[in-house]
Amino acid sequence: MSKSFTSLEKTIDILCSFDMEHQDRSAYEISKHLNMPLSTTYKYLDMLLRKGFVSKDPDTKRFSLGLTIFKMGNLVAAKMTVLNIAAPHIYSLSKRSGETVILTVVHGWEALCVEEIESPKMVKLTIKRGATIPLHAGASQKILLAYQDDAFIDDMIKGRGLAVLNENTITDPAELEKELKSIRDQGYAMSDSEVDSGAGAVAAPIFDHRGKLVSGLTIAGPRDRICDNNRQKLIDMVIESAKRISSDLGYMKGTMTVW
Amino acid sequence: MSKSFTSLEKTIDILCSFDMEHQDRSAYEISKHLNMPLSTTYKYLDMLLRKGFVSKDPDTKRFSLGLTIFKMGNLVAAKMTVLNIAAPHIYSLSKRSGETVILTVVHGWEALCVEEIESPKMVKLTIKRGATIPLHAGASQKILLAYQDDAFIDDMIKGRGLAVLNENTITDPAELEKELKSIRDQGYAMSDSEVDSGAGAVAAPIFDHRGKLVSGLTIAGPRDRICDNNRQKLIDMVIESAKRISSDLGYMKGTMTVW
DNA sequence: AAAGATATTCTCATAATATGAGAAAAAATC
DNA sequence: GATTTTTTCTCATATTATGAGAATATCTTT
Repeated sequence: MSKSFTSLEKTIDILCSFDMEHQDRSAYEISKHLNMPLSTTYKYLDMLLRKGFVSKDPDTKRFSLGLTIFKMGNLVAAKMTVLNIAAPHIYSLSKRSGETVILTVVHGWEALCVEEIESPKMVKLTIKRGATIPLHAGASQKILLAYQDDAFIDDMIKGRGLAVLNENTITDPAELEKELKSIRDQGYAMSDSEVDSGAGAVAAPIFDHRGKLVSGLTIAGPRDRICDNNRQKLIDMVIESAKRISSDLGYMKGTMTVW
Repeated sequence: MSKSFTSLEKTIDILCSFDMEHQDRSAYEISKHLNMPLSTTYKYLDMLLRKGFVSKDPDTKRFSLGLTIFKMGNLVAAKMTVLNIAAPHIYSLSKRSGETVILTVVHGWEALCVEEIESPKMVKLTIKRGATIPLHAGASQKILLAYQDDAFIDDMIKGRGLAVLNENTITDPAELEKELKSIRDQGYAMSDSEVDSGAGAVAAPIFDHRGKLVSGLTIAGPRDRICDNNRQKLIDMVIESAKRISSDLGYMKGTMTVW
């Protein structure tokens, strides 16, 4: 088995070496991080720079992701059906619940936040568009995992394990399996301090016209406001909104259709 | 001069072949568009697919840009200083003016919209984050061009020309030069149906701590509401907001500083 | 079901190009 | 002016990308 597409892979490695924690890096830093010869690293960076895939701060000489990627990212957003269709529903859910509302999709073995509307309250949960979280913890993540193939779930557990993210993170595969089954049975997911201490959330699934899960809709906030006797009301709300979005996406099951 | 980085260039070509008009493409289409052998095209697409740089619709078998790019795009947005600093000012300007407010930056030979807040009115100008427009037409574009090096402007005119985008587009280099000088003298730009018929706009420049132009701030809308006797008020507003943002970015000139 | 169209994968010999060490220049910093 | 850091350049060689075409799979239509 010979290597293939090494240069493409290197390019991708360079681009992927930028993340929330490393928003900019020097050429030297990248070269060390990927242990790639410095001269080679420069060649790649040059090319990427010319194409706008990375940019370079003239003061610090450090590189970061470029405007071409910003532009393309917006193109992805523009094309993302669920995002556009969900937008008005999310907005209304945010108003009615008064809490932060989050829309997530599966990306690799993680949940990716594709949209969020922050609660207007002073104490609230905040998450950024583009943030990613492992799929095994938190309502907005578990709701996505619950509707994946068994093979997917097995691979994920084998490949990445069930890391402890917080006090209540589920780390036992059997327990997770049970939890996911219960989510499917109920049609919604809940969490309490699984990712962040003091955070609570309720989430419901969004399906497309083929009945395939495309997204998770979540109401999240401080656990006191989510996990108290108010919870059932929030659950009803998030389920209803998710159903409407599914219906707008062409999902039929359980929808009153009038011809 | 031998070819270098052909594979990287091909990758970039593939990614760049997606735009607003071609949000998805089939492998065959891409192969024809770039005249690249089909088998080669598939190899690239495979790799890009595996890395999440493109995604593939299981129904139509067509490719589009993927979630990895979405995620990276959001990272660029998170890091973009001017965007974060300008956010509250833009919001307030939108409220006070009642019109659509746009933030643009230079990207290659184009203006790139990095943020926009739509007017709440029914008749309004709309532009999407990530949209690009040539630099020689429209207030939000000319304001950026006015503060570029002469060499940049010359290269652009030579390399790309001054295409007619609408009835009032400036297409004569000498006239453009005069217009840009007048923009610099006045400290703001105006436009009336240069890009879209019936659209008007006023724009002001935003400078960073080194005095370098980083962004253009624009109020845009139907020409009747922008280009009437109300215009001076809008100009004052947009200039004031732009100055505040510049000041927040560390720009000193012309700023009342109280120690 | 069969035929036709379309989409996708595979193989392999060869040409083409990516590679990286190290020297050296350029720029920033002390 | 000295020192550190950043950046560019060269070049011989091994490595890998290449693409035609055949084969297979998948979907569509009759």
